[in-house]
Amino acid sequence: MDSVYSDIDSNSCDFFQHTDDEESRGSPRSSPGSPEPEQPAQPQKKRRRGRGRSEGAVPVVRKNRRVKANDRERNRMHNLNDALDTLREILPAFPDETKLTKIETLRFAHNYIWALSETIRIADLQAGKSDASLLRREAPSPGSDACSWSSCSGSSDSSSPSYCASSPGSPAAADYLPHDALFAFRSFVPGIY
DNA sequence: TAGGCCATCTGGTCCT
DNA sequence: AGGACCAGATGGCCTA
Repeated sequence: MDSVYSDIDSNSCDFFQHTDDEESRGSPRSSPGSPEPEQPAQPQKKRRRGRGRSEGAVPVVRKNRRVKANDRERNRMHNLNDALDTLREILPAFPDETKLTKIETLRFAHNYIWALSETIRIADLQAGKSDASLLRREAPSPGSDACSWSSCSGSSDSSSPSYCASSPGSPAAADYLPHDALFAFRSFVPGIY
């Protein structure tokens, strides 16, 4: 009655040991595309996971297909986690900081991008101001400053990234000075919810 | 011990 | 037909 797949993953890597700090970086996870070698399942713990819905007689063909699908799905999720880890690596990190969870990583990245964008925008505005007289003389177009920013976002005001205004984690633009925006990321981490 | 996070299994749906 | 993607379910680990 237990699922026929009960111990399919009993030979998967020891992610349980690494869930917190090295779930993918240092884990001996199998390379994508290559199924884990048929090493004897760790006898210490029952690794059964999943619903185990399948019961009774399952056609061998169907079972094989399911096993292959499970393997692909596992690899897919591993790739997803690898991408998440890559994202974690490029985000500002602090020593002794516990690893960000998945949702925290995504939200932090969101805020990080937003703050960088704000930094660029404000810097462009300031540069535009200082060159205003020059620009006016040489380029009569009033919107010529920071044109690169506005063109890429499709909107020229500070709320152009819609996720800025709508995101509960994004601070108000007025709270930021260009030079301390990066340091303000730190405060995003606890407040990313 | 409860709750959060996570990995995995599974079946459904869509796409090639 | 088979693979990719998705969401729900399940159970293990960890921490407050």
